[in-house]
This record gives sequence, structure tokens and C-alpha cells, in this order.
Amino acid sequence: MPRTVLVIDDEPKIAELCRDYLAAAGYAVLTASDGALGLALARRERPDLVVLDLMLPGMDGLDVCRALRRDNSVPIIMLTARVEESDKLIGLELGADDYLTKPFSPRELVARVRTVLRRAVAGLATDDVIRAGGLTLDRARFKVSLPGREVTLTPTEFEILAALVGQPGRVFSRAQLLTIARGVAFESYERAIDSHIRNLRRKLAPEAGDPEYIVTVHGVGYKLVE
Amino acid sequence: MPRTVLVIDDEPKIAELCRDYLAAAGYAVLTASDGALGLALARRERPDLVVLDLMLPGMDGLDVCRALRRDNSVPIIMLTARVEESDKLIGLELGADDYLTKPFSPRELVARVRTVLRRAVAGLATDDVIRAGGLTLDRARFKVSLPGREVTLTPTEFEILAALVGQPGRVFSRAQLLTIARGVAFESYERAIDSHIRNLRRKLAPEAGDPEYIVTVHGVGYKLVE
DNA sequence: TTCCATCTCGACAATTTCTCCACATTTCCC
DNA sequence: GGGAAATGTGGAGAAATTGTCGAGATGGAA
Repeated sequence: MPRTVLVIDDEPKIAELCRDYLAAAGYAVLTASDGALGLALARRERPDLVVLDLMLPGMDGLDVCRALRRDNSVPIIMLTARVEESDKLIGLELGADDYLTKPFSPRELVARVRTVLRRAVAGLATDDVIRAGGLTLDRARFKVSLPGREVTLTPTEFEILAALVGQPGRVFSRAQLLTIARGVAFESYERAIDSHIRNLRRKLAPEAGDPEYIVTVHGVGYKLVE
Repeated sequence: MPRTVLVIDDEPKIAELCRDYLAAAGYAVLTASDGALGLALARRERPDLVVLDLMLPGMDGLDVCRALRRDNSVPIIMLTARVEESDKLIGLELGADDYLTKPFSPRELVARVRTVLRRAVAGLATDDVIRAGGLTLDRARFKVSLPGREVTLTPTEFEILAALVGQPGRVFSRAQLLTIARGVAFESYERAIDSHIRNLRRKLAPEAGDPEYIVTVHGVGYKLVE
């Protein structure tokens, strides 16, 4: 059961960026372009977390925050524009679980969402360790282990492998993997993925004859062995 | 187990500001809008520290301070409206552990609270030690021992190392370490962490060739060796 | 006050990681 | 098998990240 994240932001670009990234990270994402709409959505859909822009037209982000807090204890991550030394803004903060100042890296957003959700649902399933096909990825330790040894990956390699291991057998296109690794905002050479796949294969199976973990699906993309 | 701070202030804005900041810093916060209420709360909830406004309606802050002192030795931080020498002196004579003059920066408040609490707790916690990877951290004395010697750390260095040692192998991002070190989840120059890490490394391994305790995880953060 | 310890932050160098190209090889489809 | 398209591979910059030093800022103590 994927966790649901509600993004409330009036800037379409930001909202879209958040949505794509969080979706790529495996979350169900709802978006709202203003506070009232967001609040209504939150009440109806009961998201597991809310990403909330501080600056909103009409109903202010703080009002939304307050209202959300009245309803229940949904975790909130606030987005703030980097304006002044935060003291004044921060003085207003009531009960957000974490803060991000714009511009923020989408990767950072996903990391924060993960952290806050883990904290919020401590005791429930932790999505920190994923296992498949003899591979074990531990996000907290940033390590992957396979029978008999452990391998160190770069951030991009780790994200790609995490996506593959998360859904064994599912085929990911290069575009999808690029989005997962680098973000939608980047339009770049899709075949950069090939290099990462190559490096991953070399790290996962250093000797010829070792098991293949990553399978090429000609004309489509890559997948983890089933 | 979070430490509890009781804020006694009749100005809602100030009280709210304190509550939000201290909550963000990981403290459980109680607030009271006048002296009598605050005193009652203190007796019932036994907070670890009291933040007390000198100017209160009805029962004066000094009276509250006196009364608190009669009950037990809870640490007290006084808030004063103006820089009146006499106020400071009186407050300190009465046994306040520290004082702040308005307007104060919330960040400063958090810093003072942490300092006073640390001082207050230092005498109590004797078995508050963490061990891992050959390191032994003594929170009461702010020292870390490693094979053959003992090193004194600054408060920030200690908090960072304590986090790392508490979960060996787990990777902490700079943002996480910043939050741990400063007690607040506010954006700041993340790379200040690098400097602390550098200083820690120098203290832990003064000679070239000494064992490395703190490992860089490129693109992610830092961790303790496993 | 002045001194001292600590922390922050900028600048630049050192290092790691990523992207992209050129070309070799494989796969697919006829 | 032949040809076209897709993928594998190596390596050279480009880009991003981290190491390092040191100058202010700040707060606490003498």
C-alpha cells in the first residue's frame, strides 16, 4: 500500500516537480493549487504527509497548517522561500515537522519525505530495506549486499538499483530511470543510463560467470531478474 | 525520553514563539499564561527546566522563581523586558540559572536552554555512555575516549559524534547532522558540518595513519566505520 | 572592557561522480 | 545472412561534491 503525499503549491512547476519525484519514489501523489482546495483534499483523502508551500494565494500556508493540525496530526513539510534570515519566518512555524527553503533539490525533498514518514509511522513497515533476487538494499546505511559480500555504490547507481529491486521484473525505460536518478527537469542524454548500468553490472558481478542481476530488454529498457 | 520545558509568559506571541522553537528542538513544551498556573503546572508535571518571564500579571515572576526554588532545584531561565542591571542581579540572586532580555532571538533561547539543561544534567547522569567502534562517549563529561587516550570535544562536535556513534554504519546527511547539532531543523549553511567533521577527525586521529573513525559517503553524508 | 573558545561561512583545491561521444558488438526483423 | 537499430564499452572532459584553510561573528569568562 503506497503512502499518499499531498502537495499544496500554487506554482505549477514546483508542484509538478514534486509530484514527479515523489511518484518516482513510489508515493501516491495528490496536488492542490491553493490552500482551501488542499485542505478539502486533505480531509477527503487523508494523506500520510502534506508538503505545504508557505506562500499561497488566498488562504495562507500558515492558516492551512493550523487547520490541518486541528483536524489530525498529519506530518507536514513546509516549503519557504529563502528571503531573510529565517528568524522571523521561523517564529511563525507552528508544528511543521520539517522545512525546506527554495530552491531545494527534489532529491532532498524525497529524502525529507522519507525521513518524516518513517518518524511518523515508527514501528510500522520501514521502507528502509528492500530485498529481491539475492540483493539487499539498505537505504539508511546506503549499502547493497549480495551473497558473500557488500558493494559500495554512487548515489545515482543506488537510486537506479533501488528502483529495479523495488519492483523485480518490471521493465524501466531509460527515461524513467533518468527521472529517478536525476529528475524530470533535466533533459539529457538517455544513454547516460547505459553507463550507470554498466558500472552497476561490473560492481555486482565482477567475475565473468557471476550471476546477472540486471537484464536488458531490447528496445524497452532494463529490469531486475525475476 | 524528551526533556520537558515549561514556559511561563503572559504574552501569547512570546509563549507561542518559545513553544514552537523548543518543540522544533525536540523538547516537550508546556506553557502557562500566569504565575499561579505556571507554579501549579510545575508541581504537577515536574519539568526539567522553566523559562520564566519576570513581568507577570498577578503573581510576579520573582515570586514564582522563589516558590519554584522552595520546591526543588529545577533550572530556571528568566526573560526580562529591559536591560536593567537590578533585574539581572535580582534574578540571579534568586537562583535563576540564566537570563535573556527581550527582544531575544529564538535561536538564542534554544541555545541557552540546551546549555543550562546540559549543565544541570551533567551532575546526574553518570552511566550515560555510548560505545562503538572503539570509541566511548561520556556525555556527562563531554569527552570521548579511544584506545590509549582521551579527547575533549566542543558541544557541537560531541553531538555530531554522539549521533554517529549511536548508530554505527548509518549514514547521516548534513541536514540531519545540522539539526542534531543545533537542535533546530532550520536551513543554514550545511557545509558548516564539514568543518566540524574535519575538526573531529583531527582530534580522533591526530597522526597520519591512525584509524579512521568517520567515513565520508560521497553525495550522501557521513557515517561511523562499521 | 578584553580575551578565549567556538561556530559559521566563503574561497579555492582536490577528489569523485556524471555525462557524453566514438566506435565495437549484439539483437531484431526481413 | 544482411542491414538497421539498439546496446555494450572505454575514456575524456564536465559537473558536482568534498577537503581544507582562514577570516569574521558570536557568546561566555576573566
